[in-house]
Amino acid sequence: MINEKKKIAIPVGTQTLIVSKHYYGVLSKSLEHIGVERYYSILYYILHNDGLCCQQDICDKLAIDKTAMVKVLDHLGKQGLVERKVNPADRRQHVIRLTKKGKEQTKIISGVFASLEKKMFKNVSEGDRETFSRVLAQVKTNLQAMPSNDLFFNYKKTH
Amino acid sequence: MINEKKKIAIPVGTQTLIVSKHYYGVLSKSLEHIGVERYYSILYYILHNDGLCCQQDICDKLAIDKTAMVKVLDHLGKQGLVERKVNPADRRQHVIRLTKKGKEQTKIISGVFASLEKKMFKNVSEGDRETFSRVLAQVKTNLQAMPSNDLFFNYKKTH
DNA sequence: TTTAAATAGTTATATTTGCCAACTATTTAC
DNA sequence: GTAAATAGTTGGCAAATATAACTATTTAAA
Repeated sequence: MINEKKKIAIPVGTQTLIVSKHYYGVLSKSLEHIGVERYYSILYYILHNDGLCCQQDICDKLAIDKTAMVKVLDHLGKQGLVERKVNPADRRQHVIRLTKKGKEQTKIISGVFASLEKKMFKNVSEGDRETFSRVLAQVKTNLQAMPSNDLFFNYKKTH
Repeated sequence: MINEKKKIAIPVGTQTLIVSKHYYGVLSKSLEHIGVERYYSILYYILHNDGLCCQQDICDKLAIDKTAMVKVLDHLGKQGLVERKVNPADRRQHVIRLTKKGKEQTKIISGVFASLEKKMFKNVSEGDRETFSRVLAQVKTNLQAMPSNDLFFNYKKTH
C-alpha cells in the first residue's frame, strides 16, 4: 500500500468471495496429487447424494448454472468419474451416480474437505464456529429471498 | 430432490462461495439501472483508497490475479471511470484514481453495498453479526497462511 | 382430455475470467 | 554494481458466465 493508514470495511459479500478464493486455492494445492483437477464440490455433493440427485438439484444446491453443469458432467463423464441415467420415475431427469473410480477419488476429496474444515477454523472457539455457520446459512436464506439477477433458479428475464 | 431425506453438510468454503454468488446476483439486480455493469467491488475499493492504491494493492486485497486486473482497469478506463498515473515515488507503480464520473457512479454503488449490508443480516442479532465478521476475518487469515495454488500473492511455481 | 405451461436437459455462441509463461522497467538487496 | 525482487503488461489457452433457442417430458388448466 502507498498509504497504510486508511482502513476500510470491505463489504461482507466481497469478503465471502475472497475467503472462497483462498479456500479453493488451498483445496487444489492439497489435492494436486490426485487425478482430479477440478469440480471437487460437485463430486462431493454427488458422493453424499449418490443416485439421489439430478442435474438441477446440484445446480440449485451449489448455485451453478444448468448449462455449465452439462459441460461439467460431460467432462466428469469422459474422465470416467460419473454417469447419467434417465430417472424412470420422471424421464426428464438424469440421475447422477459416481462410478467406482469416481467414488474412490471423491472419498479422498471428501477427506481433504474434512481436514480443511478443521484447519480453517484454527483459533476459533467451537461456539463461535457454530454461530458462524448459523449466520452463514441465515445470510444465504436472506439473499435468496431478495430480487436477484442470477440464473441458478431458472430466472426468466422479462424484456 | 429425488429423495429429500438425506441432509449433508456442504463444506464451509463451498458455502461461502454460494453466498457470494447470491450476493452478487442481488447486487447486480440492485444496480442494473446505472451505467456500470460489473467490477463493483473494485470500484468500491478504489473509492475508499482513492489515489492511495496501485494495481497490486487491489489484487492483494480482493484476491484478483494481476493479469486480470490489467484487463479490468483497461475496461474501466475506456468507460471513463478510472485513470492510471505513474507513482513518482516508485515509478513501477501505477496509482489508480477515480474520475469525476467514476466517483459519482461509485458513490451510488457504495450506497447499495451499505444497504445490502443491512438486508443480508436480517434476523441476525448484532452480536452474532459481529462474531460472524470476526470469524470470517480469522478464517481468511488462517487460509492465507496455508500452502495454496493461487496467484494472488505472486506465487512462484516450482517445477 | 386436449391444450398450455412448466420443468430437465442440451446445444450454440459470445464474453469474461483464470491461469500461465515470458517480457520490460524500476527498485531493493547483497 | 550486479543480482534478485517487484509492478505492470502482453498473449495464449482453458474454463466460467450469460444468453437464447431448442427437445422431451410432465403437470396444470380450460
